[in-house]
Amino acid sequence: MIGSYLVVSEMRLCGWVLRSKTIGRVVIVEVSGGDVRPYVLVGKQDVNPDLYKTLSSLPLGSAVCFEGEPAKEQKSKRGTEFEVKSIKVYAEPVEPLPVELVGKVPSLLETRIKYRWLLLRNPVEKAIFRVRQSIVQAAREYLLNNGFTEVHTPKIVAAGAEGGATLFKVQYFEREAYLSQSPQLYKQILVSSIPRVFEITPYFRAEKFNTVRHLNESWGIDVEQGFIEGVEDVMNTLENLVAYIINYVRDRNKEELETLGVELPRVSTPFKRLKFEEAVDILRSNGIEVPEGEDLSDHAERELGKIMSEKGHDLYFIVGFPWQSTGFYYMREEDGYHTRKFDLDFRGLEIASGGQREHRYDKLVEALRLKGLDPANFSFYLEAFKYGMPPHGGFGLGIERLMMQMLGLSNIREAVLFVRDRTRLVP
RNA sequence: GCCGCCGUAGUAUAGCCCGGUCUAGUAUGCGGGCCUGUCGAGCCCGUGACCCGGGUUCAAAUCCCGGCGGCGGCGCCA
Repeated sequence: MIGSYLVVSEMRLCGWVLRSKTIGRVVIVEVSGGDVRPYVLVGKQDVNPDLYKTLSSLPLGSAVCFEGEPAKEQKSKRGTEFEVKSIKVYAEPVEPLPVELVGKVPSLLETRIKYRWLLLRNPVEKAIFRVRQSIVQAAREYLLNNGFTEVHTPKIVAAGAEGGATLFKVQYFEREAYLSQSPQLYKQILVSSIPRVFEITPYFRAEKFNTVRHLNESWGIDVEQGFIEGVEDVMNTLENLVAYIINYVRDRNKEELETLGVELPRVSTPFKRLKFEEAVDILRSNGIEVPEGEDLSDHAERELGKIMSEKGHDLYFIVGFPWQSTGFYYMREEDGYHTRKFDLDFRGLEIASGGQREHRYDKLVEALRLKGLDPANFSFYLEAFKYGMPPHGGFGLGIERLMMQMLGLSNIREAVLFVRDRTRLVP
């Protein structure tokens, strides 16, 4: 229930019949409308026979609008009651609904995904996507307030960040092109003219995964900032952004969180910084095997998450990844072994990764060669580093993964309206 | 790509191991009846299902093979 609605004396409200119950000569109808909680309409045969008749003959799923005002007596535990002055039925279902929307009968994730557009009438599903909306709004608000410019970069590209194995191919007239798996190279190029940019963007990844935390089309908040003193500047932006988002949702989506049964703690910065070697040591001392020089496995990340949570760190950075496990574009430390790449983990799940980039032209060409890549294939990218590229860095923050951890979703598919995974292309 | 598990009314499930009273049970939905405020209300009646193809057998939802579909784990990564 939105408080402001109660101030207005009369209004027209619309939605779909979610639940209906007749008890003798009283009919109670719940309408899924603009709020998380439904509107509750009550018809009493002895008081208003016409309204009683209309309400009691409404099939579940009917699209209706009604005029009225909030009832003085609020008896329902599930929504806001209204005194109905008039009601109009705009559409009735052609056949009974394929899924039960109230939650009496559980439905499999597969069914939930198939009928997501319909299930959004259910308060729980509605709440998930209202939180998603808030996350995007909070991110945009925070970044705009901190001098970042929102940009849009192409999603049809000639090459990916690191080769073509994980890219979707598309036919681009007589040439072959790909769907962008990351806006990173474009963000970096832009930093040669606009010091701070961000983009809220899809990522397309052609990996044939079938796990609870991968999608083939996902969305991210991608940030790049120039004229940095070091990687800490980038990490500051990320941690403040994440804290802002979580606190924003915590303050503004109380009803959604309550509906989802989620309690979000207030988040404060700075987040813990954990050196990659420290993470490895912690894991090994807890009996978890970690191969030398490689990135952490999912299993290792989850175990680390448990250990860190026990120490009071739900959110923590892992910093200083070995160069052999990272992309060519990360700046290397003097020792040539470590890089300025970091991950941000939230309860054992990587929700963002980024770092300081190599902005020196010669070093970048050298890095490409060392990684066995042909600089000629990156000429459009390299050119941007010739004319005064400032020291810079950035990150990509996965929206669905952030949602998973914030809301305790067990499958990333719950966080997207229309799922694109290994097997789903429709709806 | 590799490994494991699963496919029963619209939805969610029982039954499958040990083949036969399974004429396939239950909940919810849907149709009908009762009840003057339910909160997943309740009570009564009705309705509707064994993924597809082959095999074994006197007999297959149940056992075997293939296909299709789904779920999960691993590698990759946000």
